[in-house]
Amino acid sequence: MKDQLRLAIQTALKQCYADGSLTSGELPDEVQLEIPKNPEHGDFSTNLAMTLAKPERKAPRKIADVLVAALQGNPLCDKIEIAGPGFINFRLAASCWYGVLDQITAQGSNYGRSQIGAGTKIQVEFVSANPTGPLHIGHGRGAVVGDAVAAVLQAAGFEVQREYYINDAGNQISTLGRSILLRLRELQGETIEFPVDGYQAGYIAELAAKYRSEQGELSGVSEAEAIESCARFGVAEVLTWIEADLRDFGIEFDHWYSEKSLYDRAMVDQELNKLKEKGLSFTEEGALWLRTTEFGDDKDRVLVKSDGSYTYFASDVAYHMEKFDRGFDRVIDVWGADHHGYIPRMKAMLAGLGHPPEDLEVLLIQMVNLLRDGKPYIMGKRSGNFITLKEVVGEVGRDACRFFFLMRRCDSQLDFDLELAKQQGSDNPVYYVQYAHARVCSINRNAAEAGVKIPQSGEIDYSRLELTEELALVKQLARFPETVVSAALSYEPHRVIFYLQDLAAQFHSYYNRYRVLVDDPASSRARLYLVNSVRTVLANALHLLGLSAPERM
RNA sequence: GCGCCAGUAGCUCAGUUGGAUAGAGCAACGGACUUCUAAUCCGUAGGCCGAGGGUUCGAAUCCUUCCUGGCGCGCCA
Repeated sequence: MKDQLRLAIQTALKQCYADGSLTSGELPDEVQLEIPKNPEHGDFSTNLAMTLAKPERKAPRKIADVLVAALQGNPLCDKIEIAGPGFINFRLAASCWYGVLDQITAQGSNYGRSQIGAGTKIQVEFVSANPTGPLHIGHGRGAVVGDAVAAVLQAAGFEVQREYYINDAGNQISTLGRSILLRLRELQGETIEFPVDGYQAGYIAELAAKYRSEQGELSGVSEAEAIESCARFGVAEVLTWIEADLRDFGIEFDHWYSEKSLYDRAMVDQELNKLKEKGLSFTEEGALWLRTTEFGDDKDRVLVKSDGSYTYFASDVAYHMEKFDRGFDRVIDVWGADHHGYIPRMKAMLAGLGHPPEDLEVLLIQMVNLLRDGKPYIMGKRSGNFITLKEVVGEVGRDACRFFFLMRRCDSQLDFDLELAKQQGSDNPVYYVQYAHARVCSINRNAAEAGVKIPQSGEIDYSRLELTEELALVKQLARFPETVVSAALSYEPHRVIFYLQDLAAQFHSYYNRYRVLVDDPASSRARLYLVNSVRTVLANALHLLGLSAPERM
């Protein structure tokens, strides 16, 4: 709808240049069209005349006059007005709007999808928690946001891959191995002293017990081999936990990428050599450095330490270089906000390799403050006194949990109140939206009982939808596709949540004020058609975010 | 000290990427179930958009200087 109008305006503008009524020849890249806050200002509004004021060297309202004259008689528009400092306000013909209902009916679960991103390959890498323990609640937010960003991008036509990067190399893995080994020795009757830097949590003992029953006792191997063996076992085991917890949360990855495999395939050295050849790295004090300061970082960063071992940054660099080798046009990383200091060095690395900085987008996920009844729920890291994702999802439910994580922009901190999320009452916005869907389904059941079928396109007399509330609902439905596009282009899935709440509110209000199934069959059919379009869009938006659309509640 | 994020109604947050009179949900108060599900609706009240300065036709939004809160600033991961 918006695009059609935009096209009409562009045509009119060109026509004005052709017949000389406007002279600058300026063609803006995009005609800005917005939906005015005040409905008296029409369905759409453009500031085009104001932006042309400078190049045309005329008063905005004069330019608007010319444009409006050129647009006169356009079948899309019911009324065109010039207002304020030079806005052009459009009121579209009601008949245009009702076509949206036919579109929704025809497209069904595809309504809202578009092809804006067609031909662009994007990878979204998210969660990527160390496989040294179960996912906790903090990982949950990144998981849902990453998943939803990937989903809206897909809906906008981008080719998307979801990837989990497994940090299965480095110190934290040997710590895991050592911790399991010590618990194992304990099980074998030895008295051990558990180091403070070991993993204390209870699941380590679980892993040790499982190791013992599956692999038997450890004997006749060196300490290093024993740690290695325990580490491998632990990583594999923990990864199955993580994968299962994520699946229960509705999240599946296309690809699990092992850090260790980078080393096994000598990819790290290979990619570091490329950097060396390009003169981006240098050796100093026995270490290999990446010259990130040339591209905006505060200081240069070490890739290979003076003892010959690699930094975490080295494998990260290799990993990201390899992502682009795999043919992705754009790469999105979802990180915890505490890692924000890494952005400049990663972008610097890409800049050094000739990538524009926008090719890597890092979404920072701010902290989750877990509350219970309004009081902070403190979690200790080392002590193992943390709430796992699995526990939270089990307690509050998958839909409520996902909804809460998506309710806010990801770069603002989130208060997550367990009691609030669990409540099945009016305080809980997820049920508010789902209830709207269930209500339409309920109407359908009543209609079926009365022998009224849900109408198809062509069986409707649109003149029966004459209420302002009905036209407003249709307009809201028409906004869904552009909402998805804007959520995708800005990587902000919360926009879809707000859209859902708005649509549900409009529907509930309409439902309370008017009956859908009335005595007059033509009116019943028309209204049934309308509310089922609402149902389709509610379901599409809910499913897009990985939420269920229940038929009864 | 430097950097990143945030600061909007009593609370939690939106704000269409610079547009017209700044919005919603909770909480408060007053109403609506003989009628398709009251997990709902209708109404009232609530504001120096952290503060100052700047940019322009126009600023919650962009620039700048402060203030407050959170998080970072390793040859750790």
